[in-house]
Amino acid sequence: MRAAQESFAERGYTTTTIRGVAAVAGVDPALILQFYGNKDGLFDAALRVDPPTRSLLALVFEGETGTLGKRLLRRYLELWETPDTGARLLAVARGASASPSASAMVAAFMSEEVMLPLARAIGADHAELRANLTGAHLLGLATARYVLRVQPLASLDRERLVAVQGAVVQRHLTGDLG
Amino acid sequence: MRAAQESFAERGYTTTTIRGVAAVAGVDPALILQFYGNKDGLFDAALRVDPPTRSLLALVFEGETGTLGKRLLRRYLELWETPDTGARLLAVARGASASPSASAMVAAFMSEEVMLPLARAIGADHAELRANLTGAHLLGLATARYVLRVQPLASLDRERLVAVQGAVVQRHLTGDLG
DNA sequence: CAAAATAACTCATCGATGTTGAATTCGAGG
DNA sequence: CCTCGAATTCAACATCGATGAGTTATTTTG
Repeated sequence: MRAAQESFAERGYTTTTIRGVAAVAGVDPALILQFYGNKDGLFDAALRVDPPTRSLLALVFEGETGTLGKRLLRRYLELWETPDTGARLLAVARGASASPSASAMVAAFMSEEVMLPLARAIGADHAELRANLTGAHLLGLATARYVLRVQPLASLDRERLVAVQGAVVQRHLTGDLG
Repeated sequence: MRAAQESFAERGYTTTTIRGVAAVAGVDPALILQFYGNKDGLFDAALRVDPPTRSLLALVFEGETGTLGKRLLRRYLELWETPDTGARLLAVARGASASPSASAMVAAFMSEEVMLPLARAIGADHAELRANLTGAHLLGLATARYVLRVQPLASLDRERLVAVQGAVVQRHLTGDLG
C-alpha cells in the first residue's frame, strides 16, 4: 500500500504499473489484484485515505465569512505547493480522465465531500450551485497553474494570485448569483 | 484520418486504439505509425485541424467590449453543447493527462492560441495573465459541467449559467485585477 | 518504354501491461 | 500431526503501442 501511494504520487495513474508497485513491495502482482480487484481499486484505496482538501473545511471557523474567499484560495494553493499533498492532488487531477475513481474524487471535491459542506457551513443560499462554481473555479486555476503550468499564471507569486482571485472565490461563496 | 477523428471524438484518447482505427480504415496498423510516428502524433494530426475554440476570437468584433464576458461564455458553452465540436472538445479535455498533444492544445487555448489574442484584441492590460485567468475559469466550468457532470451545475440552464458567470468572465477580461 | 528510385503498405514480432484462474505455501485450531 | 482457510505465487492470456525488415505500388528518370 505504501508502495502504491508513493508510485501514484510520483508517477501518476497511467505511468504507475501494478507490476512496478508489486516489485517495490516485494510481492507478486496478482496479490495486489486479489485484494483490490483492479488497478482503479488500488488507486482508490491508496488515495482515498485522508484526502488533503478535507482540511479546507476547518477554514470556516478560523475567520470572518467575508474573508473566506481569500483564506480558502490561499490554503488551497498551499496544499498544491506542499510536496506531500501537492503530489497527491496532482495524481488525482491527472488521473481523472483515465481512472473512474480519480474522476469521482474530483467530482466529490466540488460537491458533497468538501465544497458543499463548506457552502452549507456558512449558510449560503443555493449551496449546491455555489459549491460547484467555487470548486470548478479552483479546479480550473489548479489545472492551469500546477498541471499544465501555463505562463505567466504558473510562476505568479502565490499571494498575488490570492489578491487577484480571492474576490472571485468570495463572490462564488457569498456574492450575487446573477 | 477520418476514422481517427471519429474514434477520438467518440471514444476519447485512451480507449481509442491504433489497431481499431486501422481496422475501420481497412489498413495495417503499422501504416498509421509510419505516417504519424506514434499515437500522440495521430491524435495531434486528427484534432489540430480547425480547433473549435478558434471561432471565439471573432466575438471581439461582434459587440461592445463591456458585454464580451457574457458573449464569450455563451458561445463557449454552445461549442461544448454542439455535438460535433463538443465531442472534439471532450476528447481534448479528457486526453489532456494521457496525451502531450492534448495537453498542449488545452494550454494553447489559455494563452497564445485563443485567450491571449482575444485579450490583446480588446487592448487589456496584463493581457497574458487575464488570458490565463479567463481560460482557467472557462476550463474549470467546462470540466465540471461537461466532463465530470457535477450536479446541479451540469443540468443548469445554459442561459442561467451565462447570467451567473458572465460577470466573472468579464471581470477577468476587463475588471479589477486585485 | 523499361529500369531505377521512391513512396506506400504489409508482415511478423517484441516488450509491456492489466487481468485471470489454478496451484502452492503459510498459519492458526482442533 | 492434520486440516482448513487465507495468503501468496505461478503461468498464461489478450491487448496494446511500437519496431524493423520485407513487399507491393507509384512515380521519376534515362
